[in-house]
Amino acid sequence: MFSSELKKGSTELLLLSLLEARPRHGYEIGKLIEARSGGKLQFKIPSLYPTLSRLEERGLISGRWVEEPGQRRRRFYRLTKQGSAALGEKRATWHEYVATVNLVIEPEGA
Amino acid sequence: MFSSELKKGSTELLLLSLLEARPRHGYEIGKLIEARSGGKLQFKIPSLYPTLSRLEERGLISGRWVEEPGQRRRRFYRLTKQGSAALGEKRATWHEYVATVNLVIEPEGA
DNA sequence: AGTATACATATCGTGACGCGATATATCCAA
DNA sequence: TTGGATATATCGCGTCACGATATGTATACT
Repeated sequence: MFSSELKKGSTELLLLSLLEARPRHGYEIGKLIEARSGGKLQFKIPSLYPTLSRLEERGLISGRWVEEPGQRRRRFYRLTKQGSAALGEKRATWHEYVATVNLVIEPEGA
Repeated sequence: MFSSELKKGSTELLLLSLLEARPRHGYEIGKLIEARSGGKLQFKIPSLYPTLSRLEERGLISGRWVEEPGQRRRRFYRLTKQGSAALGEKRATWHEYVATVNLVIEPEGA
């Protein structure tokens, strides 16, 4: 639906946002983005894993393997304290960016 | 101010928008983005030229050299009919994308 | 006269990152 | 038993703003 270029700046914000309420694993995050957006916003789920790894490397999220009977092993990520702070900043930056772009692109005399 | 990743999807939209009112040259567009955004949104002006070339290749804008006495030659771009249509679509897509992301990232229970 | 600054365009290599493809593996339903 | 949903991992690719660099003109200050 939306070009990958458009998505580029906001993927991390999306992932962090969805980990705010509770820990989730990669696949679940991918499906949740699709569900919450009414199918409009979709990611190739395999492409989320490198992003999750990156966020973990930077200490914004922390993952642990969970094995439950009758389920294959899943890696649940939770938001760290740093991640929570980063999320706040990213949300603010996002809203400011949107407002700024809107200011520039609005038709003359609008 | 804003990360280059965030800007990636919306640069073309910005350029096309600023050519809507009247033809402009690259340097002028760069300065206008900065001015209209109150300095918040800036591009390295040299990085705009490849984007303008790309838009011209695709037939969305059309450039012509203008030489005036006492001024170095400047290339003025105007929006083509196709460019005008593309601008409309890009604006709509942008607003829809923003609304969709906002839907997904809003804090639980907000 | 010399020098800095704004104006104006061009090109090249780099880095970031979502995509597409592919691989692997488990569980459940038809 | 075959297909689809679940679940994670990796690799190469394409796109595009950036940074650096280059070139050249006009204006203003010293």
